[in-house]
Amino acid sequence: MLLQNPTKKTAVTTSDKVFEQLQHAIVEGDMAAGSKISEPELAKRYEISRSTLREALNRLEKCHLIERKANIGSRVVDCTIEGLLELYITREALEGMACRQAALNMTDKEIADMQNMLAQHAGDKALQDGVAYYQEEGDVDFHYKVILGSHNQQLINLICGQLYHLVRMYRCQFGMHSPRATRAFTEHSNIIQAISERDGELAELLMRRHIAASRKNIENKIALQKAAQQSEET
Amino acid sequence: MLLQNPTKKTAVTTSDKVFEQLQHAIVEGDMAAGSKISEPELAKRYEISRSTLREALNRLEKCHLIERKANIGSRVVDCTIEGLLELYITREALEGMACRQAALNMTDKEIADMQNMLAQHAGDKALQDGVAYYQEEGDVDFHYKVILGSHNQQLINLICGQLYHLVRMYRCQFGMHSPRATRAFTEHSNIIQAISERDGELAELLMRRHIAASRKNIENKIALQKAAQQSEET
DNA sequence: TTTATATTTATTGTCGACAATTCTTGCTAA
DNA sequence: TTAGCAAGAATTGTCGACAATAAATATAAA
Repeated sequence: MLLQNPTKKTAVTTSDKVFEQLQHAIVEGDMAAGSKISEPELAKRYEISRSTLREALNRLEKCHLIERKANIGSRVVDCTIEGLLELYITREALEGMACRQAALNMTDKEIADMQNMLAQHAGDKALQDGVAYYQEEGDVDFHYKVILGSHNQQLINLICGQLYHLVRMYRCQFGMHSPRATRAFTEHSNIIQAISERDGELAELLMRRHIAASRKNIENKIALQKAAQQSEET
Repeated sequence: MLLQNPTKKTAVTTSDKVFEQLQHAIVEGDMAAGSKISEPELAKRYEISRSTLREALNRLEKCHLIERKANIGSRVVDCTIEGLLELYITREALEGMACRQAALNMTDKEIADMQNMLAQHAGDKALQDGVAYYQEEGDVDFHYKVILGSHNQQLINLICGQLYHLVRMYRCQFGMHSPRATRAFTEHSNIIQAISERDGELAELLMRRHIAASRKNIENKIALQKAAQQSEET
């Protein structure tokens, strides 16, 4: 998985390493969503002191992967449908704006790089059509490039440093390696087109629709699952 | 100042209290922006151990008031013009979306409350025209009510829990107790109108323009300051 | 049996000390 | 004089132990 936060250096301190391990464990569901976290137990398991564990927990809290209450303790964040939809609405706002700023602020070279990337994806796509690869890495790469292209540190930190951990968590736990590959590819193309024409307004609009489409796709999926469950129960 | 984060309980633990004190110190400039933080010194000054100080520092980092580098230390965040503009762009995206959601999700009672609040502000405004009061508390109250009205926990946490500390810091340090009172009041009225008509699209548009107007107001102010400085130097 | 209270247990918050790393100072050599 | 290196000082990271708070259990009263 190459989809690491591009703004972050490699871990140096031990609490950094533990943070990364815990992050993976939570995102991939090895630590159950909503479960309570026992500091003594975790510290023992990772063979570190409670202090450095708490340091790691603080970072997890920063990207909203756990929640802490004073004198009570930490819990892994819950994965609710409402939370997922809220997350996508937030993404729509932030990434939409990031896309507008990208259209204004990206260098010509950055734009060319992104166009090349898309062309390469097109080739891959022709080979093995609509498979996981594109949606998994390609999609993330595309969105990262746009976000970084905004050249707005505030937006970059919020989206890459915080929001995307949650996004990955939901994707893993709800098992949505989205089958929108083909349509998403076209949408990506149109967005890049708008950016290369320096049309911030259109770029934002397209990005927002792109994310809103994902959200609606999820809503439909959920509705179908519910219907299936209900017919199963009867 | 009643403009506390409405989602947060009163501090119980000592690191909570120190966090609040440091927060005020940073926001109001008692700790200089960009200055280095010495853990031993601060711990001594507040008469606490380094552990609980570090706990407080972690919370400050969470709302982006300080920045930490591994093995090097913490610095109070810098107050640059670019940072301020970036912040307002982010606000535009997030509060715009929050406003749209508020139009969809606020209860009739919440809307009525907000209308009453505005009517009261109108009275205050008639008495002491355009003074600090309205812009200081009234403005913050209004924005908070809209954000909470979104009923979107993700948005609420991001804006109230993180962004607004920085906003207050910039307002203090750059001394902008904005003189846009009258215009802002009208804009607020229009936004509430759109919300009460459940017109999410218009509500978002108006909120974005409202914040963008603030940003442009700041840009002008800065440009004037620069011009004044230059003519002074000659 | 159920509710309320008291006691015990476990967990989190706080502390001071040591280890690892970075910064500073002073020295040596070109 | 300046550049680079080495020893020392200071700062941050990590550790284990104790104190304060919350949860669990047992006991007593209604």
